[in-house]
Amino acid sequence: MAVNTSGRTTAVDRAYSALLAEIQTGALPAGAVLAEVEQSARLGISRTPLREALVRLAAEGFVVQQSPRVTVVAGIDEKDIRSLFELRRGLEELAVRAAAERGDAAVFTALAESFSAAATANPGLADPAAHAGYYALISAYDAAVGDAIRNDYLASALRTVHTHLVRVRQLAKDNPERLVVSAGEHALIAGAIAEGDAALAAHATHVHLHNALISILSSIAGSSQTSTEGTP
Amino acid sequence: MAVNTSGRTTAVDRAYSALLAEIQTGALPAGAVLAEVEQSARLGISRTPLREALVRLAAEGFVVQQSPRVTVVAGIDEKDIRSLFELRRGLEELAVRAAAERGDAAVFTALAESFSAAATANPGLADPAAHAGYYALISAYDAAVGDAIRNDYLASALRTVHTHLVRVRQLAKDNPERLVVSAGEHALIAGAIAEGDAALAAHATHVHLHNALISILSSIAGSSQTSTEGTP
DNA sequence: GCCATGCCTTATGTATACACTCAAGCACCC
DNA sequence: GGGTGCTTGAGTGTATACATAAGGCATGGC
Repeated sequence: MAVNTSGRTTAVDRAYSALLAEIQTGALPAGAVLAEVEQSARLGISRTPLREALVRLAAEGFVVQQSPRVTVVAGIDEKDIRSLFELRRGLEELAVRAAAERGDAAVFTALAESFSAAATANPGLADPAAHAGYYALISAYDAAVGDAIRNDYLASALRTVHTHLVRVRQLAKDNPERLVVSAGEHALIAGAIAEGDAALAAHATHVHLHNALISILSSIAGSSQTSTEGTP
Repeated sequence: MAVNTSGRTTAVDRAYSALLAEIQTGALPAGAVLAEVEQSARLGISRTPLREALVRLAAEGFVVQQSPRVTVVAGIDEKDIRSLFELRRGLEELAVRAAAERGDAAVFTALAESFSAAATANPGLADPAAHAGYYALISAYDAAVGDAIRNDYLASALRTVHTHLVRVRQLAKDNPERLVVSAGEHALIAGAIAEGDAALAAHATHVHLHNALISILSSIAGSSQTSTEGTP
């Protein structure tokens, strides 16, 4: 029984990653039935590793038992998104406070500069080709916070939230204007962390998440499943 | 693949529950090696359900991979306890705020009265026989908060924290004076929720958790593994 | 037409056998 | 004595066969 810590990729890991990616992208939509025989054949493995992957996905909330015989992809409606953002806000405010107290100022100074550059570049985030780079920058920010907080329990809880969040982003429509504004918001947060201002970092995070939620919900209300990129 | 939702108890569930209980009580201490062949024989099941139970325990942070071949019970030292309490504080303050806004005042009024009675009874919590009833009251409070918040993601995160907390309590020494004080603290929190005072509920929770952490840490520093009951 | 009961099929739960890999021990060389 | 390489046994990863139970369908009765 090995959660993968070496370079070797097991069938369990491959199945888990494949199913998670399909759930996040919407290829496996909310309510989709995951039957063992069908899924193991589709993924080219036996039922045993498939079952182990499903146990892990269930523990993380991505799949649920509809009945003793039916496992389905967990739902993600507006209420779920609001609930996820409520938890996200609690955890991220806690995390940026901790990062402001314990983090390496130089790392967050550099991140703040990168976010400022992303917010002011021309054409910058108006060009869809720049979005992948921007999401990589957000991932780098999340990783830096995760390192700075020095709290494995909190880091794990954040990872779960962020993994669910990928799915939410897929539901929302691309919105370049929002991306530009969010880059500015991120620059402010990273700057506050760099200066050790925990209160400013937490409040700026609150503002950022509120704006992100509004943007996502209006995008979803405006269209019933146009999924390209999300709006963080 | 079924997380148990019917009355039937599977071998996976039995193994998961048995191992979790042993980890929580310290019967399986931090660092204990969990070898599949040995554990499946000990629990009287085959390796397949044992592996599934271990996947779930790993996802929840109770066991970790020490190497590709060695699964061990996760550690829980002072740093871990501080980290757990930091996350606990973030989540529980979020939860009591939500409960104050969304909960049924009558439920929390009754809980506040029960906590007050526990704090003032004579001999009450000075008598060890009363402790099980008190912990049942705390479980009832936790369940009421979990129902009141109407946020599955947050409820799930709280459940994980509380499951880890059982283990911490086992490490700490019984402290009847602390129990009496904590009953008063709980009465104040439940009362604030009942009155819809989210800020008071959150701050009282912060005070309560700070006192609980101090009590636990001093208990652990005073003795290196006297495990009877904890001190919430 | 609706409801209850029984039977059969299929999906899940589990045991077991086989394949693969890790790590410990031993032998040899410098 | 220390380092390196090889071998072997044991532990994990997976496939498959068997056991069990859930659910759907058909039939009969009211």
